[in-house]
Amino acid sequence: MPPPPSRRPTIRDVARSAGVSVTTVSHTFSGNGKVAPATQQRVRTAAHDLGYRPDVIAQGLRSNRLGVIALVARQLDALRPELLFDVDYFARFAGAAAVASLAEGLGLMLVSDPTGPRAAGAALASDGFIVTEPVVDDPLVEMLTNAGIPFVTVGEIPGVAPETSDVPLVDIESGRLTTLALDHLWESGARRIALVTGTDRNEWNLRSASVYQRWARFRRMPPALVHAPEALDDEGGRRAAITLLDGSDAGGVPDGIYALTSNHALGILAELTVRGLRVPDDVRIVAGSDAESLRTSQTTISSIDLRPDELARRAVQALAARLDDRPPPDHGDAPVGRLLVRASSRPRSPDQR
Amino acid sequence: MPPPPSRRPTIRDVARSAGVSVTTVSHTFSGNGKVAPATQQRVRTAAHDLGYRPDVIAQGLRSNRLGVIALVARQLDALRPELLFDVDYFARFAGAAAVASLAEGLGLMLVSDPTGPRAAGAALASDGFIVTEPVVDDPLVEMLTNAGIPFVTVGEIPGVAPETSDVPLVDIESGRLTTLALDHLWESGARRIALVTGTDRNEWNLRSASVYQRWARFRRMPPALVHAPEALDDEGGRRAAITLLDGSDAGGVPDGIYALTSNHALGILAELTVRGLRVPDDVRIVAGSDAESLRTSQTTISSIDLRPDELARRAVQALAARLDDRPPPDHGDAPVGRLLVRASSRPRSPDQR
DNA sequence: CTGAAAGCGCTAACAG
DNA sequence: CTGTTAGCGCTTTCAG
Repeated sequence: MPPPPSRRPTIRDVARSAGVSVTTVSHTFSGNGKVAPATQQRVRTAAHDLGYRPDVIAQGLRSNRLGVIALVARQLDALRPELLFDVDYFARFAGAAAVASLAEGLGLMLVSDPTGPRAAGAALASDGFIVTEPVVDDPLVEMLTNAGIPFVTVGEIPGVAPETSDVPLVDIESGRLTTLALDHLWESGARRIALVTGTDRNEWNLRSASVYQRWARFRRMPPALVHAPEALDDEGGRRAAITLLDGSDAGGVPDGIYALTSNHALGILAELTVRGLRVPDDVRIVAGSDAESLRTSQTTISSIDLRPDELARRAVQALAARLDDRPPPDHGDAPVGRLLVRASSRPRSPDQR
Repeated sequence: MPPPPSRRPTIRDVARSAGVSVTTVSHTFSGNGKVAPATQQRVRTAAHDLGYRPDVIAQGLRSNRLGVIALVARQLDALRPELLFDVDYFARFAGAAAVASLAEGLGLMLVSDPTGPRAAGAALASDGFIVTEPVVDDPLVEMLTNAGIPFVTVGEIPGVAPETSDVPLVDIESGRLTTLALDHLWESGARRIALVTGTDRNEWNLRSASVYQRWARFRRMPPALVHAPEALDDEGGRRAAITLLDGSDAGGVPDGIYALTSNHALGILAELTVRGLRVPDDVRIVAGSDAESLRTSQTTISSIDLRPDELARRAVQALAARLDDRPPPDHGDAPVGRLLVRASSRPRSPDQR
């Protein structure tokens, strides 16, 4: 048996080897036309013997679809890629998205900023995009809309009512989760609850803040609201804590803090500890995003687990459906995110800590 | 101005609009042939006006290259993608790889298991692969080798001498780093140092174990070696600790533990704490992989920072070079991984802890 | 049921 | 310097 030519076998090689036309080969693989079972068998054997695999690129050229979707990782800063904040959220989301994509027969591309000038061609070749946490006037959203590229968002596009837009949306439930966290803090005994958000203008930050304001009014509690850049990590949390503790503008030191970013929560805990404040006895803390580090910190920190894995799965499925012009999957309205109570907000439980 | 046809403009549209041939357009964009500057300008303007962007797929068809490389995330288990272990390592590696890829004009695809039967076509369409931590008789390595697909590994292929193979390798320096960790434990006062590895049969686990054996012999220290599955996370660490503390086979309880997986280290710390052993006074701990959670645990844990960001960058560059038939980049032999000393192995320092 | 042939958008000889 | 043209591997009418 002569060594096959080094180039990979094409559909023609298979056709020749099976004594049929390329059409027949194409049809047996795509299941499109009608091919006699016997012929199919011959084709498959020939293909197998030759080690033939349809060329995805050529298919893509015909169909204008590559079978790849892109996940935009906002946190990826080209200058300091080692400083991914909210590592857990990102990793879990990306991991689950990759697996879910595979299940849909799609590849998952990781992309930082496709709007930038250096946007690699490949980045744009994707069939669709998953945009997590779009921000106000998001240039990426604008670009995708203009280019007519299908995309789904995780979290609403701020300022765009979901009913208005036909962009599929995976709901992160900022409203419900904020209330959940605040109610929990209240029940665990806090009466002056402060909110620490990030500075990105996405739904998570914005809606949490507005729900918090309303909630505070309802509870007749003077609101204490601090913003710290996500990228500052625990240092941002430390600063927020300092602001809250020193600037006693809201009439007194808070005895409960809801910090949206996990690393902010860690920084807050650190600052409180330094000042000799006890958690949860003096101040209760809840983080708005779960992370491994919250499970293992000196005092373990309660958090909202956004369930990035589930969000990712839904996003992929919604996008895949949109790409195939299928109706969007119905995930029912079972809530996704949940509260994880840990030591930082547990009323009193002698066995803990 | 009539609305442009809804299909995206092709190179021919540009050619027509600029009054030149398609070749000229192609050349001005690829910079391949020679085109008069004036013509170039006309072409560019026309292209810009039409909103033309070269079609990556068509380019790929011609060149047999898509401009996409794949990162195989071994930890992605389709059944439980939310259980990524070593989240930090993965996230940092993937993030840095995505950014580095972009800098090389490549997209980065996340892929779980391309050898499986369900392997989506797109997963295989990548121009090359980055395989982290290949294992003994790795089916993926075999598959890529057979298919003639270029790849680089991060960490040696166990059982294959790097000189023998022409697969580009990014060295994780397991040997040096193991010695570094063990020497550090020794210097911080430990005299019975145990090693806890994972169970994957990759270079990191295997080489660390063998270097440890040699090191123990050299120090005339009875070796105590325990293996725990990576996927068990902190529970694996807890079990390893139990084994080490109860099964006093090696003559006595260890006073120093080097645990390769960060979550194992956390579990070990937890178990030691439960038993009333003080860290670092009674037992010193070093983790073989850094993570945010080690920085914020009850007692902060020293670790080997593998510098996943740097490893990823090198892997991408090596692969990109290989794809272009360029010589592999020379990263010199400056060491990459480093030791981060934290409370869990700090001799005595009243300000810490 | 099967085959011939026309492209998908682009590049690269090869001629002018 | 610029244009003509022949494909890359595949799908898809449209005829047999």
